[in-house]
Amino acid sequence: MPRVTAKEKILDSALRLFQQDGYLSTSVDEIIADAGVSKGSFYHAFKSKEMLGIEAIEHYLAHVISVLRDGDYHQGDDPLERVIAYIRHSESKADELWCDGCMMGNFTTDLARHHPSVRSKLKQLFTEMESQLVALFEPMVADIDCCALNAKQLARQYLSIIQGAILLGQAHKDIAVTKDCISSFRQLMESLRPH
Amino acid sequence: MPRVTAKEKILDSALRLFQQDGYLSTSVDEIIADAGVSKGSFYHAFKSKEMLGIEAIEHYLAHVISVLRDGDYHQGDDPLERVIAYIRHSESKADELWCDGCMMGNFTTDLARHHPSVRSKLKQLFTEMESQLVALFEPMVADIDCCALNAKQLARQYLSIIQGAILLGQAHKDIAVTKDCISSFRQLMESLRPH
DNA sequence: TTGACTAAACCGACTAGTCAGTCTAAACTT
DNA sequence: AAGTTTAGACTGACTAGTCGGTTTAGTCAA
Repeated sequence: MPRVTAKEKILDSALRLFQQDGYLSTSVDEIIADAGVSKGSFYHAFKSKEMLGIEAIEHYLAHVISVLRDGDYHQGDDPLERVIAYIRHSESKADELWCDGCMMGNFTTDLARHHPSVRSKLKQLFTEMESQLVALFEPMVADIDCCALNAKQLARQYLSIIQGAILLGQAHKDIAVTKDCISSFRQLMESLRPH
Repeated sequence: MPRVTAKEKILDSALRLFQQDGYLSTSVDEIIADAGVSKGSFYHAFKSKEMLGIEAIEHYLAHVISVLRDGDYHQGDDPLERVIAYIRHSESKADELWCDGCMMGNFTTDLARHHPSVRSKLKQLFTEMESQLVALFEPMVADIDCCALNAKQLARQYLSIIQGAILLGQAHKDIAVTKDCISSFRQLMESLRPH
């Protein structure tokens, strides 16, 4: 068994190419050329391009989550300040994570319609992401009495802002647009500070 | 000249098919079959599929704007109440407009990368949409002193929420998710009411 | 006559997916 | 230790079909 299996090389290339060009615009031939493996290896490692897509999106989200988790916003005592620090951390990682768009959003547009199993996986992963955000917002909502939304609403709102912000950034070809949108939401949270 | 030109029939079919299946998953052959015109007519009326895409997205946005404008939220005296009524109106039109996603967002994901001219058009149309929203939020911001964001930030924030909300709705295959996101933003605005 | 249009053949490039067969390394037998 | 078997990683030519776009020959109404 080689040190790096064909499957690992394929996944590695696929993550990069899917992120760069999207699922529909990336052919299996491109992937195997980039990975330096044969067509046969591909279909030995994956049942279909669709199954590779599902594995890729799982890896992608795991990576995003790990990057977003590696901030120093955990220590703060104040739940609101922790939320603000988390958003600020997301802003600072935007270039690295989303300058070529978000694979979750792109896959939703590319595949949700005609590939039910991928759509189902995307729903699951978005729900997972949402749960993590609920855990972030929950203490804040409990701490602040005048907040208009509950934790679940805030989590979903933030998720949709992130996705919308990335999309607008793509349309403008300017990651600053993405960061501005996220920053505005942070300002909204900051306005909840007691004064 | 026939009463309905081939070009009109093509645009009509393209709008429906692009909205349903996306740009990349809709072939020229499908479009001409649906429109009941020949391939020759297609390339007589449009220089390329890409040019059809650009015309289609212009028509789409014009349609969305006209639907969103046809509300009765214009009369109100209070700028904030006008904003709230506008958002409520958008919510009520969500099924009709966005149950199959938003063509602006889908085109951004499908084409922004590899079709610079389409991307440029999308940027222009998003900017146009943003300007209209600025005009909506401007009086509200002037009226309320404690708002954390200026009109441009609010407009962009709302735009990104709409796009993100539609995307999440697609992933969940549930337009209610889309409406919930928009509704949450409305609640945020409602919390700005003086009390 | 002109311009919108039809019908269908055609093009080369590209698509996802298949298949018979090769190679290697470990397991088993003698 | 030497020879045999076997699993599965891997190969790359191949299939059948689709893609956007072109071309040709001809229709039809104003």
